[in-house]
Amino acid sequence: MAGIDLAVSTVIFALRPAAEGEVASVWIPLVRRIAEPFDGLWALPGGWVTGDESLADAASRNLLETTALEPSYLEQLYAFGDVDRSPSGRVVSIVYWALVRADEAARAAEGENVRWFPADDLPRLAFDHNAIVEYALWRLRTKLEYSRIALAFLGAEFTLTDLREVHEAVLRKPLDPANFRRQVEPTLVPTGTVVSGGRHRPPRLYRYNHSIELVDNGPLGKENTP
Amino acid sequence: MAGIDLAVSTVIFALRPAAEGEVASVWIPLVRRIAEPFDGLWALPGGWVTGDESLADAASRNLLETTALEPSYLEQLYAFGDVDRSPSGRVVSIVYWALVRADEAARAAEGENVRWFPADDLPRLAFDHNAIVEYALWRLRTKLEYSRIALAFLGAEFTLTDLREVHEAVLRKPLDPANFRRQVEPTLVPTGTVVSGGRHRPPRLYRYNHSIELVDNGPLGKENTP
DNA sequence: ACAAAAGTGTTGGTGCTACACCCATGA
DNA sequence: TCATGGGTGTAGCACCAACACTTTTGT
Repeated sequence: MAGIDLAVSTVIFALRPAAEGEVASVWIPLVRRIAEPFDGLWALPGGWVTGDESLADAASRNLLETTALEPSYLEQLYAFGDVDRSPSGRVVSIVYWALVRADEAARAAEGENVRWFPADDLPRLAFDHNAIVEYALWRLRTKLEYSRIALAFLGAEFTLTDLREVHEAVLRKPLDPANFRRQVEPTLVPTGTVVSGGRHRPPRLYRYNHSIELVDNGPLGKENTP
Repeated sequence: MAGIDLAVSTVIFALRPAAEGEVASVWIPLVRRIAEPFDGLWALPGGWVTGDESLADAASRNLLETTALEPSYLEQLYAFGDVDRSPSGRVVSIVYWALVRADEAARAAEGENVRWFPADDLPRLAFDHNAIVEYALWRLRTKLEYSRIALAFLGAEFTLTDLREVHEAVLRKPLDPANFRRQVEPTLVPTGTVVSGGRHRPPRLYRYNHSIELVDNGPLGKENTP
């Protein structure tokens, strides 16, 4: 109505599997800007919203175009609309956050234009993107504790240790395996099979239990997306 | 960028003081549409975002213009952007929710164009506004339980009964005065004075304790507004 | 004195944390 | 048989709901 450009951006979270004796941690892909403003700086993947797609659709499309990623979870984060957040003109950005599985993350071809960074240690980003990532990280960590989004990092079947390591990576602290089991086990269904091969007792495999709703997300449903 | 109109709307909550022997309840002001689409239906107050104001500023300004209200609390709710949510063209709405004190609410002159409705029993509204109000109500009720937004309904000084009645009105259920006191009293500071005049023991007056942060709102601060 | 609301005490239950302990497997 | 992680048991503590009880005022 008043010459305001509408953009979408997405903070994409994936887990880097743990570098030899270390613990896994949260990484995000960024794209290098190849034009002013902030030419050369790294920024969140995103683009403009077209007239014939919903906001979530626009986020998905931009994600696929810029990073080739298809997330297993996508949720709106916040609408950023300060007047001076872009030096080149007024831009309102609807920002989403997304989770991708480790195998999917590998598809995001690293290159001159796309690179993964540890979410906790970023360089100076374009626009207000540093603050946006911080906020998204806070939401991820907060939501992990009262919902089951951790499963979006994993495949269809997983062990309790897999799931616990996701939590430990996101929260950056070790968790008691015994207590962790008691917290999450009631929300999962065992597949009946176990994983042999380790040099210890084979763990059971579990699966997502669709019939249990752990989060009350209100009238808009599971992903707060109307 | 693509001919998308950007609007802001606000769900404004106030408490109606309790109609003779009843309990207080949550009401919201709506404005009657005087043009297509949805001509004649009630809708959330709002308007277009101009180029020189932030989203929160736009929300405040539209609120003041359409209802003459100045809220004591304002927080972004969600960005609604489905393609077909307006029959007249593509509109993306950044929706805020607000709390106003009872005395302030009285300033919203009722008239042919502005009227208050009980939030739990609305007529059919324009656009997707029924769903939006439901979502805002859910956020209000959810946030009431882990934050101190209830204070935004009250003045600078209040009794514990005042505060409890706010909670009871929003949650629509009676609360145990003894347990309620223990929950909230540690977060308040007594003024030292009491209110006499009632036909019973005079209650103490309390005040907001600014030094206690009860909600962890993440990097964006208290109102999630960057 | 009595009604009514303010304010305090107490008790039983629930859930979580920390840690001890047993189990099943590969080497 | 030993090391390793999987899995179970349990004691202690914090928190919370329910409700009995005391306090302080106005009439």
